[in-house]
Amino acid sequence: MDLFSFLNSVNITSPQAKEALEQITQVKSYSKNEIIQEIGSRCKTIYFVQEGRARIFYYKNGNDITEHFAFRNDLIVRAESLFTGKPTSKGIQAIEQTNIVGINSDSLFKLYDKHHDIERLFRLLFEREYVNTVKRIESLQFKSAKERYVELLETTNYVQKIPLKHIASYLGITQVSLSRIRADLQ
Amino acid sequence: MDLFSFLNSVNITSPQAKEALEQITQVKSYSKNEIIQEIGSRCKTIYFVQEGRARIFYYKNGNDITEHFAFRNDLIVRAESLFTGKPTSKGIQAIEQTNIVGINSDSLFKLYDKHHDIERLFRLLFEREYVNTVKRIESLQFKSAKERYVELLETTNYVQKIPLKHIASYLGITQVSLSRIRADLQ
DNA sequence: ATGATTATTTATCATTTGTTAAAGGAAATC
DNA sequence: GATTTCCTTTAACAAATGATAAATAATCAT
Repeated sequence: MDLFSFLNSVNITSPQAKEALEQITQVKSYSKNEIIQEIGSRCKTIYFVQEGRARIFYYKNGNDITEHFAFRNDLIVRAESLFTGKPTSKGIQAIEQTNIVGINSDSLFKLYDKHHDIERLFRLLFEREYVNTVKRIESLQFKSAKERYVELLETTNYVQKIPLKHIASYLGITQVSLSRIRADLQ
Repeated sequence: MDLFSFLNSVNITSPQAKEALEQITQVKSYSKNEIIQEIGSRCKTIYFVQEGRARIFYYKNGNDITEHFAFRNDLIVRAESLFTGKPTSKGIQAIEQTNIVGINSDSLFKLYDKHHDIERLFRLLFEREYVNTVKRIESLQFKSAKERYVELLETTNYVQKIPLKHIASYLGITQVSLSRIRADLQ
């Protein structure tokens, strides 16, 4: 389910809450490869991708690793920072020209006190993210690289045009390995 | 931080809320290897381990795979069912004699409407679980089996006495492989 | 369009992990 | 405490993936 269908289906935010939410919301455009959030920063913004593609990434032994992809209508946050207040060694980058909605988290968390329905809305949103993360573990824990790649292709329509190296590191393998797997699948 | 320090540090539940929570809470004892929640069931209970060790597990190609460990003071739920209402192919099992607190989730979710502070408490608890899950992905995605094993030993005091096969599958490797890694580490 | 840069494939060899089987240890049951 | 069952280690070989390098292919900037 995409974000907007979800918002409609939960349908719990009052007009006042919607108004308050809008006031802490910003839409921004990022060009291809532009950094949305720097590595080492604290996550103080909750993003929703309107159009385009973005990723969470970090460096391990000098290698650029994609931890997460976000496509149209996806939520994207660096949870390990947002929910702890600590800085994170991960960043967010636009993969291509991307329009993104940003909500300031400090302001949002303050709204939680006034608007129970906003707290509930975001609780439900993050519960969905949590479930997605659990499913990702299932995949990484005992599926082969080939299985993981096929699964990604099947569950995601947005993988086209994403550089192979990003897909490879997302799957936990090298790009050479992924290239081999693709050749194998022909 | 363990559960009880956390509960004290957030300190947001009113006496009425605590009273209401207690009424939907049950303490149970399970013997070694006893099934706490059957594979295929829906997750309708949120558990906290008081004493002992438990695990979430499932079968893949006939192999018993441990997806998650829970020790003293840990929360344990099958998120992919609790937050979707769907049945899950995972179960929960006591690894040894274990005392566990269970909270009925249907009742809990109803309490959310009456007691904002209960909803908040559990939102915060599950946010912490979500963060743990994200960290687990980092580990599975690009660390070697040996790194993952050393990390597990370093971050967890409760791994002793857990059968090697459970630890191995948790790390995403075979028990033979883990045995090799242990020999290597001597 | 052209040249420069970046992305992808292919090949070779090294390393890690899986598979199977067997043996040795530890623990539970009677 | 003997026996059975379960757990852990070791060994030998197979398969998957990593590392490095080189060759194509695609894209970008001027």
